[in-house]
Amino acid sequence: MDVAKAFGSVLRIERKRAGLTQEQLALICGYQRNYMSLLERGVHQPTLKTIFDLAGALHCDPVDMVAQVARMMSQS
Amino acid sequence: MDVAKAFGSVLRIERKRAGLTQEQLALICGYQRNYMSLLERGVHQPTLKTIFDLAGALHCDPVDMVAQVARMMSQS
DNA sequence: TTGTAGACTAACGTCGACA
DNA sequence: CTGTCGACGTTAGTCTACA
Repeated sequence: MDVAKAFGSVLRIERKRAGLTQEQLALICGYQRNYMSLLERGVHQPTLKTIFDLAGALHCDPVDMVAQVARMMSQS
Repeated sequence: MDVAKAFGSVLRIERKRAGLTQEQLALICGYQRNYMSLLERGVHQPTLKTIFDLAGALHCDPVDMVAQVARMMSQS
């Protein structure tokens, strides 16, 4: 499994868990709504700073998000 | 503390722990030696894929590296 | 051995618009 | 609400070379 696609899946899961739309999440963490779509579909690779920003907006641990990505990649 | 600088410190620590030079690390993970220098000094921001590549080359857990970054940022 | 420099290509991330 | 498109500025990452 690709790193970007794994992160996209994790991001989507965490966003839904937070009960937010892409637009709301984008507003909170100061990114474009468009870009949230690109990330969730694994089109773009996030930088480390982006990961921390997103996790902060989602009130979840960036370390845990990366752990989910690692788990997802070791599976398929 | 800046995200990039925190990651740079962690990278340097883990590289020394592995007993590698910047050049050796660069060779293993397929990046430029020059770029290792930029990362360690916090000049450049790594992408998620880069983090996994570096961790793989250093035989350490990418999740643990991010955890160290998070710890480092919460301190100063 | 590492830092730095410049010039370059590829990718990140913005912005407005439309299905 | 989300995907997509195009155009754009900024930064990630390459490559060569020198202190």
